[in-house]
Amino acid sequence: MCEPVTFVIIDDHPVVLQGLQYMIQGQENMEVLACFTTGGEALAYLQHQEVSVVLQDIGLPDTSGIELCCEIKKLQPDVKVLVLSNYNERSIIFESLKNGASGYLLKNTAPDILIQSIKSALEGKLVLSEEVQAIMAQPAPADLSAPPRLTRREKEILQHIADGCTTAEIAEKLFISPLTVESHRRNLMQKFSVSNAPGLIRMAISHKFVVA
Amino acid sequence: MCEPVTFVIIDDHPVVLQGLQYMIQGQENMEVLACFTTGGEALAYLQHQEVSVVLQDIGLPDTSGIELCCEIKKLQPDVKVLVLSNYNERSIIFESLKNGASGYLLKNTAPDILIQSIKSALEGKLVLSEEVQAIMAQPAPADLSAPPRLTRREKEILQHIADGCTTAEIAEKLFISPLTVESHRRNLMQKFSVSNAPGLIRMAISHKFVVA
DNA sequence: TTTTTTCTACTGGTTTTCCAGTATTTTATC
DNA sequence: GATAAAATACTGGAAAACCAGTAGAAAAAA
Repeated sequence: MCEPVTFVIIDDHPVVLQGLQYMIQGQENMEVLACFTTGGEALAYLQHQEVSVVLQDIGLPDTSGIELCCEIKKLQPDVKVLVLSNYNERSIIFESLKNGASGYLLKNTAPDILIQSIKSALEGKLVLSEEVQAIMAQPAPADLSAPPRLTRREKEILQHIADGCTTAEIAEKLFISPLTVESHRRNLMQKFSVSNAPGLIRMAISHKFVVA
Repeated sequence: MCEPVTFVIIDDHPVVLQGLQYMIQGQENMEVLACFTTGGEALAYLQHQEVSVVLQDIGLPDTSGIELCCEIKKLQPDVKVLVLSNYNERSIIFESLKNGASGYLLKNTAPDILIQSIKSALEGKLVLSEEVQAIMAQPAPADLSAPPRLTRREKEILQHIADGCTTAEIAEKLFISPLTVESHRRNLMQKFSVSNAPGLIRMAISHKFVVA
């Protein structure tokens, strides 16, 4: 008889925690050592306890799940980290994998698929659910172009443009010449590769520089 | 001994389903009759089976959870529908309650609170978790101003403006006079109470007329 | 069918943005 | 202290957007 596969589960939804625990406990040779609702607690635990697999959420209350994943792999390089998340954003999936996750599954994954995925991950495979694969294969325009690096002043002016201010109004608010504002405005459009303000605002929002 | 409180649970995440079932089954005098991952199946079941409480998600694959809630209350007006969701958007919370939900809880709710909430709902109370109450009490600017009613043509033109097209370009694409496009553009700005295109786009995105 | 809404299109004029290029000062960074 | 990056400011001209008001035709709703 071989050693059991040991688990730590991290998710801020107690219901999900309970569901996963129940599901894994029902499997032969698998054992849930501990469950946590915050990344901090989990990290503390993992400092002096080796495990085979970590199942973790992305939307944690304290740490970002992506950073957590990175920290876990630093502590225990051989552990398999499987991200189980509701987020279907491309950028988040990529960041997770970049930081050492062995797989990314959405929370609507069926139990049998989930168990199968865990086994695959233990064999060293990269586990991605079909839906996740589809998302990765279908990049949105904003994903392809890296967000331009904006200076502090540019961000400030961008925000004002989004608020519907004219060049003159912005100049007055910031105590600078309208001509200066125009220069910034022009640089912004160039950086975003657009030719007018509406396009600029759309891009700014899609790149999260301003909130809608 | 009184009759048990009967449950139907609807959630497209099998893990959540399992967790909730386990949690409720552990309570005295509570019984889960059935679980579903789609709204359609659940409605079919509820057509010939009375229950005390429905626990349901909002982000269902087939129906919108909000409509589902409405349908359920039509079938069984006395049933208590508790929405258990990840969405923390004001509009969704309001729509849920408007359509007959007896409560709205976020999925990170602790098990004991959840059980307590179910009991409160059964007593006829409106159950809102603290976080949900906070969201409802703190309206975003876009929530306060009702989204203007746009005509089909206006939406079309709005989309093109967001794409960075000029009036002339839009006119060419839609085979209409640039002057007509300008009229629409002006009406759009008036409807959104903004004075230029950047502001228009920002509002359009915040009101979900165009995607960022 | 009548009424209302939407889509269309115009006049004529003002304001703002957009383009291309340059240049000085200030602030970081090495 | 040297170098680079950012913020400031300008000229001058073209293009586009914005404002206010009007109005006929088509489509939808009553």
